[in-house]
Amino acid sequence: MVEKIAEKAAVEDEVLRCRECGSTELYRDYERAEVVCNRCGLVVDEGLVDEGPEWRAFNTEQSEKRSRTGAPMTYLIHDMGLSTTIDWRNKDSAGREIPSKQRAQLYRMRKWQQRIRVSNAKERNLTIALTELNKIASKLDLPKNVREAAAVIYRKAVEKGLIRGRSIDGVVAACLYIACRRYSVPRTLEEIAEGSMIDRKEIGRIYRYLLRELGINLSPTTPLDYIPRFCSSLKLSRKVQMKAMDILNKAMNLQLTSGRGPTGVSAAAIYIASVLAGERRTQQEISEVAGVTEVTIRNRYKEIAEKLEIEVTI
DNA sequence: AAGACGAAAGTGGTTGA
DNA sequence: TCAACAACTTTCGTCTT
Repeated sequence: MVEKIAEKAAVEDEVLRCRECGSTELYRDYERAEVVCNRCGLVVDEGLVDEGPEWRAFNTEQSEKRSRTGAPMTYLIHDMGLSTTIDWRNKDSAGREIPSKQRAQLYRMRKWQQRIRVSNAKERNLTIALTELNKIASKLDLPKNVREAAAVIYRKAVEKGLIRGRSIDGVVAACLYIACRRYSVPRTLEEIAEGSMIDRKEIGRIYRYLLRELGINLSPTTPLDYIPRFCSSLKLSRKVQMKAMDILNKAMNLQLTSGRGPTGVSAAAIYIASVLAGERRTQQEISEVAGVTEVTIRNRYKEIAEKLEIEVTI
């Protein structure tokens, strides 16, 4: 117990800092094996193999294996999973009874810990928010890296006092939306709204607000981002997926996609690809997973097929 | 009967005066 | 703040397989 606290302090002593702005708000991106600064976006470290102390982990496997700090740190628990709990049993680490004169002290320590752990409004807010975040993320099947990123964004919003006057759930939904975009696994505002039971407009409003206040820049969604998810929902083969992407790339080069809704364009490309590959899905099936109407798919696919001179015979 | 088609009218969001 | 506008949806009758 005591060693664990000392250990934690030691780790905090050696916190990694961003070379550029000195910020300690660094985010570990396990998928890309990078450590990214949250304030300025600089990639602090990437793909390092055997350099540095072992608590710096650059992929999930390493982070689970590293031994000095126990459980991996995560932004998804309000105290980042780094807390030490004082056990309720009156035994020491070797299992011996603790003498009664020390019990009173132990009791006071426990009490304090309970108070400190969820002490102020900020912590309480985070606790509620992160619970909600995980709930929504599960509903939407979002990978862990996206959840972590959303949690980081939420924390920053709390730091800057951006929550006041807005619902926690709304801000959480917006954070998830941003994180999805950042990781190119976009969900539409519609889908986020559905999973979070928050009005779409509300999420959109908070989303724009957060982007402005936190100075986040996102590249616009491309129809390409939706292809993998739609294809897998439709149980289409890798071949069809590649073909759809190919069609989309050509369509984008011909400016056929600008100004169009990305989901509609994506759906159309998949429709064409599925027909060409002999793994046809009906317009209705595709319209369901893509969240657009058959009419839109028709309009888009006619345009694309004509301009790319693709014969789509059904 | 299911799927595709396209016309026409309606809706919500963006833009520019 | 309001009107114009383009994208998209809804609805529906018709054609094709």
